[in-house]
Amino acid sequence: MLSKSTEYAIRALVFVQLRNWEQKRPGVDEIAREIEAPEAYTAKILQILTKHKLLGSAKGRGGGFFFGENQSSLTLYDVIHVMEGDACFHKCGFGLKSCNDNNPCPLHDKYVVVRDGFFEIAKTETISALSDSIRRGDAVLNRIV
Amino acid sequence: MLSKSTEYAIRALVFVQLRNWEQKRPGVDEIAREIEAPEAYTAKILQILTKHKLLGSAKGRGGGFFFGENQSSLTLYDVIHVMEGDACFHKCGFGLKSCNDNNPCPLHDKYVVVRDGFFEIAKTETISALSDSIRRGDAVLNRIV
DNA sequence: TTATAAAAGGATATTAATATCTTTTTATAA
DNA sequence: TTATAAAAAGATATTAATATCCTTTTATAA
Ligand code: FES
Ligand code: FES
Repeated sequence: MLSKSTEYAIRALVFVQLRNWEQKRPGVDEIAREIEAPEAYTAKILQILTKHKLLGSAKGRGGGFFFGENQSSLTLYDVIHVMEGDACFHKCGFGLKSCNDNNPCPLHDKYVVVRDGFFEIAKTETISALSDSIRRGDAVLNRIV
Repeated sequence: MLSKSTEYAIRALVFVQLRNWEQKRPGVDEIAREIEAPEAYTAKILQILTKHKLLGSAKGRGGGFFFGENQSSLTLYDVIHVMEGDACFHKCGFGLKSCNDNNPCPLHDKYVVVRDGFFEIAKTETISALSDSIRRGDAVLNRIV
């Protein structure tokens, strides 16, 4: 499971993308409201994302968050990596200090399939692809109730 | 990813099983040492497991931990359920308040495959099967280094 | 130039997970 | 019966994740 912070980050980025497509640059307040996350905490997460250049920001009047040229096809992996590191992609599912094909834990063979499956999703899914499925109406950004 | 507590629990149970097969009932100290977990914390985890009847225990001289009749084929699911609940099996991977096939988040279709894959492992793998693969020498309980 | 709007930064608070320590209960061996 | 070994229980400590609040910097509009 991803951490709450990572989930907030992903949803925030998706919302920024959706607004950017409407030529808008949402601010912290709007983003937090739309993704249903605490405002001050969302601000911290957006800070982390901009500090790591996953997202652009503009201070002052008319400011807000937006994607720049080279930020258009961020993968989930990029976001997870910045928010919580990539332990989830290489950790041993049984809790051993490392995962090793040649000296496996009893869960290794089966666990690796799942872990690699998630890695594949993370590496191929992009913020813009997720956003687009929402834009098209095929998926939702939040629950009505 | 499972919590550290859950990992300790699984490894502890596997070690108890291995020792039980040798007609021994290990105590907290031996278990903690073998699974490389803090002793007092391991004691707490064993308490949770015995309280929930996943494991038997005997107090006093010659006491220790062991599996009873109906505890022989514990699944990973049973352990995870007791240690951290089963959110990981039904939670939305995108962080929505619930996962819903008919009103999916943009990650749903792909995420559910991975999540269900893990559920399948958890429901089918048992402590005794894991232990047996160690007994046979096909897998290890811990890293030498 | 000044007031205002916005993000950035820093400090602090709260909660949950991990970890340790001490006392109590229970069983057994001497 | 007493000393000892062991788990159970309870209290406390530490660390990391989540969350809030206040101040500073920056940009823009009036
Ligand atoms: S060694 Fe445990 S998952 Fe690979
Ligand atoms: S709705 Fe998000 S994983 Fe199902």
